[in-house]
Amino acid sequence: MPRVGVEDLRRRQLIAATITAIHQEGFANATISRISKNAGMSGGIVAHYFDDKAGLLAATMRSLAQDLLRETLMRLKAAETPEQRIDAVILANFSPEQNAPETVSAWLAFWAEARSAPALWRIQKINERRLLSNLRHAFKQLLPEGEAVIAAAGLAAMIEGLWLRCALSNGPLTVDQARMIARDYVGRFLDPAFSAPAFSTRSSFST
Amino acid sequence: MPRVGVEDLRRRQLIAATITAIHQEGFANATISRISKNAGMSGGIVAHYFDDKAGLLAATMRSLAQDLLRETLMRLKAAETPEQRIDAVILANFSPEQNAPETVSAWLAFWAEARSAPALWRIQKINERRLLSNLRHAFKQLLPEGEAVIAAAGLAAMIEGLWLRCALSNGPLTVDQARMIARDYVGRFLDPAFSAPAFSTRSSFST
DNA sequence: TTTTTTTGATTGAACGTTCAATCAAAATAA
DNA sequence: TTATTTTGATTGAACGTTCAATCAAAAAAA
Repeated sequence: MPRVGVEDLRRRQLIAATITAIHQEGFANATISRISKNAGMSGGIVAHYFDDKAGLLAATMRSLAQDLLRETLMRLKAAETPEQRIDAVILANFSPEQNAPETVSAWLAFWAEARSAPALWRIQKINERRLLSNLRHAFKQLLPEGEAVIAAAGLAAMIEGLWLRCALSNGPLTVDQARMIARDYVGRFLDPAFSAPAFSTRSSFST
Repeated sequence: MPRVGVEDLRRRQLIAATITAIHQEGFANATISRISKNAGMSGGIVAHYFDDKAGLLAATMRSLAQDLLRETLMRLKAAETPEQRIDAVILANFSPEQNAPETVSAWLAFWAEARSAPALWRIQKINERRLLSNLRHAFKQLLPEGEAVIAAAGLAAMIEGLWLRCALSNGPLTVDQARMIARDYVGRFLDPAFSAPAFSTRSSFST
């Protein structure tokens, strides 16, 4: 009989090693040999647990998506108002784990790869729809339909753009500032008397 | 002597073939053999014009950046007010050429690759600073410093996010809608009495 | 023992690079 | 003009490397 619990452990270890390899050497250089070395195992192990390299890569992307989903659901459960649910989505996307350099590198690599890899493309689309659907549902309880759809699409895009910018800028834009800009955007829809920026921390921006 | 003007032509052809190859087969499968076949040339030609593959890839990313810069400057020249300059940046980023599927695939691939390729990283940073600087300069003529910085960072992120979403969604979000959402965001900063959405086309959104 | 897990060597394909050879256009000379 | 020389453009194949996949055997657990 197989050792209990080993299978899931090995899978997680290999997925983590894949993310590390992508971050360190780039997607093209994330070879089976390097990944398995990162995980402290032999190269043949990948075939045993994931059939082939494509299987490992797909599993890695699915794991990234599940982590984001888990973080989102955790915060959504604690939210009681639509405003809090919107904020929950923002906070989940800017959580420390989602903004770790390795996570960002891996996400970016999979986005790029998904354009020409149908198996990865499907995972990407599911993720995208979930984010948009969460936001739309919350905004519709606070705004007229037409405006809610715009706010949801705008915030979804802004979250992704800010998140990307944090990753690609390496300094100029911090996660804290990104979160603030996203909340500012929401405030401009929800707060009827929104004019001056409502966040005192804005002075921390560099000019 | 060989035919004059061939050098620039060949370089452009190879760069175009590289973008096509990345879009069709993914960055990892964009081999010299496939690229040169796309261009209708032999594999050895890459070394003659770009030294090596890395040189061709860097030149391709630089070419993408120059195309975007050209489109932006063209529209900025025609703009007379800060509002028009902000709109010029928006329109340049959502121009047909910038939203061609091949262009988007290539940009995404280079963003991902830049994380572990210093030569590409530098190109990316230059581009990013230019977009942000254009927006900041315009917003500062219309808003208090603190708000201008937020608006510029927010719009830059939103443009990138919307642009990415148009490309990755393949349907749900059109370029026209994206442009409208970006303009709506700007309106919420500049128009003091902004409350209801100011765009009648919002009904074209699918729910 | 039997079954599962893990290794590490092997294999064939594909890769980037290099280079001698060929070719076509341009420059020069007659 | 015509013939010759010069020069860069282009090819296609060879080379060494690296990869993913495979598999027989060893190790570990039941």
